Amino acid sequence: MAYNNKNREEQSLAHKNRIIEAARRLVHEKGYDSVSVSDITEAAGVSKGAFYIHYKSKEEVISDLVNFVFEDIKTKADEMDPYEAICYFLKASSEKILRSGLKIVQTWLSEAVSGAIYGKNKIRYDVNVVKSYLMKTGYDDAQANAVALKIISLHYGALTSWCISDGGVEPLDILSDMLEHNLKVLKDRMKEMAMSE
Amino acid sequence: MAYNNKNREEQSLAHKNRIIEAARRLVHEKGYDSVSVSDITEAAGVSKGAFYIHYKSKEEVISDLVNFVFEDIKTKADEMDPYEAICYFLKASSEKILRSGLKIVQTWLSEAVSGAIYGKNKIRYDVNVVKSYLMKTGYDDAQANAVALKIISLHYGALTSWCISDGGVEPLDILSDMLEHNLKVLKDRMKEMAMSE
Amino acid sequence: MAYNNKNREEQSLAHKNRIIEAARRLVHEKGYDSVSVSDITEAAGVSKGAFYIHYKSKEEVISDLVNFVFEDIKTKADEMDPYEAICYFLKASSEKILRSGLKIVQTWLSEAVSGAIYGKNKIRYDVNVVKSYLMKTGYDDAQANAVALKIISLHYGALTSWCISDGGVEPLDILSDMLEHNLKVLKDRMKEMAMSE
Amino acid sequence: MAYNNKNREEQSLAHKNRIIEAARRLVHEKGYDSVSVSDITEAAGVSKGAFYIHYKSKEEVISDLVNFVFEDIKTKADEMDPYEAICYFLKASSEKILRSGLKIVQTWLSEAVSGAIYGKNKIRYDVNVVKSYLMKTGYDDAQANAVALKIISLHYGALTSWCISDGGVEPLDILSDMLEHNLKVLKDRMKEMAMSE
DNA sequence: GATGAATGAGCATTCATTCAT
DNA sequence: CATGAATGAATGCTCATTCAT
Repeated sequence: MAYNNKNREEQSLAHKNRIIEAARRLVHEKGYDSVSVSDITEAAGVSKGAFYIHYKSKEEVISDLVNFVFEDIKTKADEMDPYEAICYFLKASSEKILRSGLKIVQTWLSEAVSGAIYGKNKIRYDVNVVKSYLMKTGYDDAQANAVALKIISLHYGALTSWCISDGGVEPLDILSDMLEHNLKVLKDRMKEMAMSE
Repeated sequence: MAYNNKNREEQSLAHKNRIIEAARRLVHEKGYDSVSVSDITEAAGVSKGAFYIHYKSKEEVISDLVNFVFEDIKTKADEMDPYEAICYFLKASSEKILRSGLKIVQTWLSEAVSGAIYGKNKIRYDVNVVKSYLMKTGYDDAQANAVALKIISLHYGALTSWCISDGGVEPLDILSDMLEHNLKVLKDRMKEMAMSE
Repeated sequence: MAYNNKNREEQSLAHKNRIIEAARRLVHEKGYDSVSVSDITEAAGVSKGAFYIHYKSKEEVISDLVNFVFEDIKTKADEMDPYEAICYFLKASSEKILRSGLKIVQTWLSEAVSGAIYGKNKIRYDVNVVKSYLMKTGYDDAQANAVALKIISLHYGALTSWCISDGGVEPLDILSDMLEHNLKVLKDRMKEMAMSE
Repeated sequence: MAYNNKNREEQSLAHKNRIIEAARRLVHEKGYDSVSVSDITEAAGVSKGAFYIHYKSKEEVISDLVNFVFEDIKTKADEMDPYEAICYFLKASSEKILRSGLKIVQTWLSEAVSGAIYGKNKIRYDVNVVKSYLMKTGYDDAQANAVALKIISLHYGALTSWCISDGGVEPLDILSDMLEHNLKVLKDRMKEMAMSE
């Protein structure tokens, strides 16, 4: 019985993976708006109905797509000390983003910038992650929130710059400039804050 | 007959202006994808057929839109020396954009980031403007293009940071930090380039 | 030119008529819920898009269907004296309803009963028509409204009875019983009111 | 083994009851068409497959629904003499319906009027109940059917009148007028029929 | 008996573009 | 040049029913 359930779950998961993999590839190739649910289900080799078993809407698949890309970074960062954690979180995120393909990042940043539901949640999540590291160093809630928001904003700004340049510029070049600048700001502020305590 | 022709031409031009003005307003309010040709023609008070007399497609109206909105800034910048021109162009553009309000900027950046048609054209336009100033200082085409793309990318990154923080952070604070940083980079590179010539 | 416009208008009207005629027939045969927009446009021999030129939604076509059935009754009733007008309005409406087919009446009554947008408006219209006749006989606004609402309610009740019986009973048999009863009530009240003046 | 079977049977019955109770509530709240099999099984806390073990189709659950809701009224009425039984059945049904509140009555009448599956079954049920009482007084099948259909039609007409007036008129006022009228007709016909025998 | 993932035809509606007038 | 009715493929999404487990 347990065995049977496992098979069923495995098959279901396989379908879900085929859907998200097809979505990833298609969004990567054409961008979110130009990919229809039919495109995805055809590419995944499942029925249209199956899509809506695994995802409530077309929008939701993007959300999963991003979790899929960023999910394990926080886990690793959690084991580091706060400053390292923030650096790692920003750099590892950036690297993952760079590896996951321009079109997906565009789609996702576009949502973040426009304040669309998913983007908003992702940013809130990111801010909370950084905030949690900052609070370990003694910031109070309001301070940590303000600093985290600034760090994340700058970080997304850097991603945008890379996104905008659309392949015409070496991504890591712009990105490292920007990150270096951001992290220096962070480091200074952290020291400053630490001293004033 | 000549009289009639003049009336015809005037009316035709009036139609074209009404179309692009309506397109500008609607795209800024709702984003390119959410604006239909019907929306534009209804707002402009012309027939759908008239739209296709003046523009071959919905996409084509966008190229015109960018010129229509930012051309006066370029005209002023054109009279300055290259470095001044770039600074003025970036600052005046930013101000024009910021004056439109957060909602519109979000819509518009979202498009720029996603590589959607309107955003793409705006960036191409911006890069070309900056590139033209750089080439006045002796850069060759490829160099000018690369530097211009970097400047514009950083500039859009700053806008994104402001956008992302969504009121939780003083907008001009982030923006000026970022612009200062960007422009210093530009200034250094310009000097550097000037020296190596 | 006027000639050409006429031709265009005629053609457009012909399409609209083909659509409503197809809708009438199909709703008559299968009921509103079982008829899709595709069914209608296929039967009418027009494109799906054409449907939405003439009607904002599937619901709207039902509204037109009923206007189509009842439109000219009020015009005739307006030329009669109040009591005659009410009798004529109720009887002529009933007769038109009987002639227009059970399924359509079912669909339409169903809307009236459920308080759906269209039904409510139709009832409000009916009440106002009867009220206007009653006010000619000296009722004040509140009285006329209450009496009109009662008359129309009873009238719709009679229609429902016919509808419910679903062809298993001679429609005019039930209807005339009911109407007789309703009109006696009305006649008495009118006399009563006339006396108390 | 017998024990296990009992448990199985009990669970099966419990499932069936949970399904029909959920169906009753949902259909009364939203109407048959707006309730999906998923809605029912979710509300009942059973699987979709379980639904199709107990009912061959979504339509089939409706027949059961009518019995489920009104069967206790019929049981009581069965012990009365025919005329009393009919009066009691109509009044008790009306009261049960009116107690559910205007919104539900609208939904439910709307279905009855439109000939939708639930309404159709309810009317068929009502007609058969009244018919069975009439046949006790000596009507033959065809006569009883015709009279029962008329009684039920008038009865539903009264409900509709109340529904239509939507609070602008005292509900029980219209209702009692109508019921009195209907029942007088019935009483007369019954006497008439009784005499001619 | 029970499960719930899977199916796929079906739905109402939109929209860029064309073309007869 | 101008009109706007017409097109029809495409969209995101629903849902009664089936069936392998």
